[in-house]
Amino acid sequence: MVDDERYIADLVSMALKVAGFEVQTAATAREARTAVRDFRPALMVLDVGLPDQDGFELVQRLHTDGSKVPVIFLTARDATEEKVHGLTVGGDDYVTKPFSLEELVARIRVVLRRHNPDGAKSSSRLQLADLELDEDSYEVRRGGRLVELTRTEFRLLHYLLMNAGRVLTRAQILDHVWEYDFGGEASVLETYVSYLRHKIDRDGAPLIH
Amino acid sequence: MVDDERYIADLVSMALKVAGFEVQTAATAREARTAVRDFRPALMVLDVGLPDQDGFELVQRLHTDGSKVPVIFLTARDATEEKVHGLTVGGDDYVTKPFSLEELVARIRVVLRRHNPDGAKSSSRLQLADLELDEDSYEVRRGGRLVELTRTEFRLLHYLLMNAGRVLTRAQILDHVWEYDFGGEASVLETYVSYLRHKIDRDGAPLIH
DNA sequence: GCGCTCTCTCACAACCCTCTGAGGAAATTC
DNA sequence: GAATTTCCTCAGAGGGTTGTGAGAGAGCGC
Repeated sequence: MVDDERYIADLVSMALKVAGFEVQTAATAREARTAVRDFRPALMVLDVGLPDQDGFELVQRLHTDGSKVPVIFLTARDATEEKVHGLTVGGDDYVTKPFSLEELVARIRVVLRRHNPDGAKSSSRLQLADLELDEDSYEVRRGGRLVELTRTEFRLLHYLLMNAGRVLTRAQILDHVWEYDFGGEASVLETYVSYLRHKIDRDGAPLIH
Repeated sequence: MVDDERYIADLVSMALKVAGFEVQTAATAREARTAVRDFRPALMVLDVGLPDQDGFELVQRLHTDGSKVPVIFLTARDATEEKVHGLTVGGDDYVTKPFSLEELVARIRVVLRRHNPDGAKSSSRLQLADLELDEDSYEVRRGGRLVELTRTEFRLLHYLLMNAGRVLTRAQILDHVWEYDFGGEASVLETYVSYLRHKIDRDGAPLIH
């Protein structure tokens, strides 16, 4: 996890550790290069705006070094839109700041699946009782019936399903599902839980408690 | 995949891997020759402008070596237009830079089909509901009725069909369907989706979501 | 050289999504 | 049992995204 902003690096690092990954952080391109050499990561999350070197240059440098580590770039909104163009083909991907951790982790999983052919069989579906969620098609079904969800609703349900049977604090949910710099009213959460209940628990035993 | 431009080599290599091929890259004619000998590829994608040797010479050399690997040449626009012309006779093909990955992969499939008679049975048709797309004749039918598509429309529809049932980001589609150095407005995408909807989803249940 | 087709740009309208804030219900505390 | 806090739902404003059409320019065939 490479970012010169301490806050971001720690945030992502923690989230990834909780998600079961082993993480090493670096604040500069220089550090990143030695870390790639010594730590041999399966994937690198890389802020393009590093103090000492452009993120893209770093990747090129790593390539010429012979390293083939896949990368997920962190970019500012708007900016570098065209520079980023082409990345999704290279097996890499990018996420614009500010992102939600839920989204970042999801992207990481996709890229890792793509790079580990043997792990390709690992299902992209989550299931609980008669509720199914497909991470590829973004389709959600309750008892076979298709349920239309908005983006935020989907992220929220996904996070809840990943933590099925576990009690989560309001802060945990906000921190993972909403963008990390979300400054609005925390009551959005209740609103969206309400939306989900309407759509998911309308017919059938309530799954959201 | 032979190209001295690292970026191009990686780009194509990744796209092909995602498409299910096994890929080896080389940056020079010299490397290419040893790779052909050791790796025994079913097809070679070859940039004609290599640093150490002309691409055509390399192919001749390989032929005299006894190798019969089919080739897809990458050439710059305009340049060597007539030199390349005779190539398609030999069962080979060529693609001008900048190309779209969608197109390159399509050409590769055609050449491979032509060279693997037994694999000829491998269908060149994509189908979804009552929508059919033929990769050989470039014909598209909806409910049996022939639909006239332009080149870009066809590439877009082809990419969507290859990923049927999967949600794609705008960036993914742009990266695959448009030329890799496309720097224009990303809104072309919406325009072309609109065109496709007119032609494909006009009569019949909407397939493009 | 002319006309045609195709690709891309641009602008605008419509819509959907997100968030806010209020109000009522339920639960908890005193 | 009353007061207070917490929880839940709803309606609506605002902003952003999406979808469509018109038109300019490039390329191609005749």
